[in-house]
Amino acid sequence: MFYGQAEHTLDQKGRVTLPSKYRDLLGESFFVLRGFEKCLFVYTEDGFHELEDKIKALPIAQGGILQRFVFANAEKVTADKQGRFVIPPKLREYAGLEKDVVLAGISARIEIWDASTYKDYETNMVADMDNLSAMLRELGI
Amino acid sequence: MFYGQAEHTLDQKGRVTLPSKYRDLLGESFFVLRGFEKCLFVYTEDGFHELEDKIKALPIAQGGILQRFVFANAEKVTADKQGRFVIPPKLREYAGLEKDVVLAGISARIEIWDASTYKDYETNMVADMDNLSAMLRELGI
DNA sequence: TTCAAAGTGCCACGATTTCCCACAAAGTGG
DNA sequence: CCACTTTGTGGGAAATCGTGGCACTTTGAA
Repeated sequence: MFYGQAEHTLDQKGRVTLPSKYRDLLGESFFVLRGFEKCLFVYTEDGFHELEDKIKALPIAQGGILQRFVFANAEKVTADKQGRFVIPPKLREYAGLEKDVVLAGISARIEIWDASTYKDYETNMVADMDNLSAMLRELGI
Repeated sequence: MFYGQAEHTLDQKGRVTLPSKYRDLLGESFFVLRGFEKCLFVYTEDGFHELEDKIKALPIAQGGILQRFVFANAEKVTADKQGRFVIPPKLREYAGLEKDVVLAGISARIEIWDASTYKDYETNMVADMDNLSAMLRELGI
């Protein structure tokens, strides 16, 4: 599974290098899709298909819009020998990726954030720290 | 489980030595993550995966931010032959680790504190002793 | 058919990380 | 009290990683 974070850069052609620790898990091809916040999700092929099954299992009323959100904005990509891949322009734009990006491992997926967007998000997270700690303590951590 | 504390030093490369008494329990690889206070948590692989399962079981609404907090700030590390490991720079920064650090065993986890931060914390703890005694008495200890 | 523009793959450099060896201090047993 | 083992610290060499840049292929338009 994916954990930890790394800060990398987009080159002029819109490519990012995957942190080396993620490469084996991801394999050759994997999926990039629109995240719920202003970020992108990266799933392994298997992970993506699990997601697909879950969404398909939803009643159409809820599932319809979600299906469009997820599938219409998902792209299958392939990394080159150096572990780089192109972020599809539409997705890059959606997440507002400029040059510096943060790659964060969140268990089953990797998230890609623009560095400045992520920083803002983190600031909010810290402000919400009391809440978080409380939740975690409830879990007995 | 982990008990007691030790004071060690970070070298220039950001490594710490594990107290020898913890090594067998931790095994080769283990997890370092952001603590609630200004410190880091160290979990065994098993301990961490238990934590992971609990967090994933939460409804997504709560889980989103919490997942990022925990997983994006967790790193899997491996000790070298001498029983040392590198503290990931981001985490080191977060906990304000300079040179002298305190490693404290807290049952299921180990906490890593900067020595001076820990000293302050301890001072407060002593100041709060009355409260502590009250709590203990209630527990019948 | 030719040229420009875009996409893709590969090489090479610099920086960092990882691995390993060596010493010093502390602890242990005879 | 001495010798030996274990533990903690420092530093150097080797390998790896991330990035910029170059070159080749593909596409589409003139």
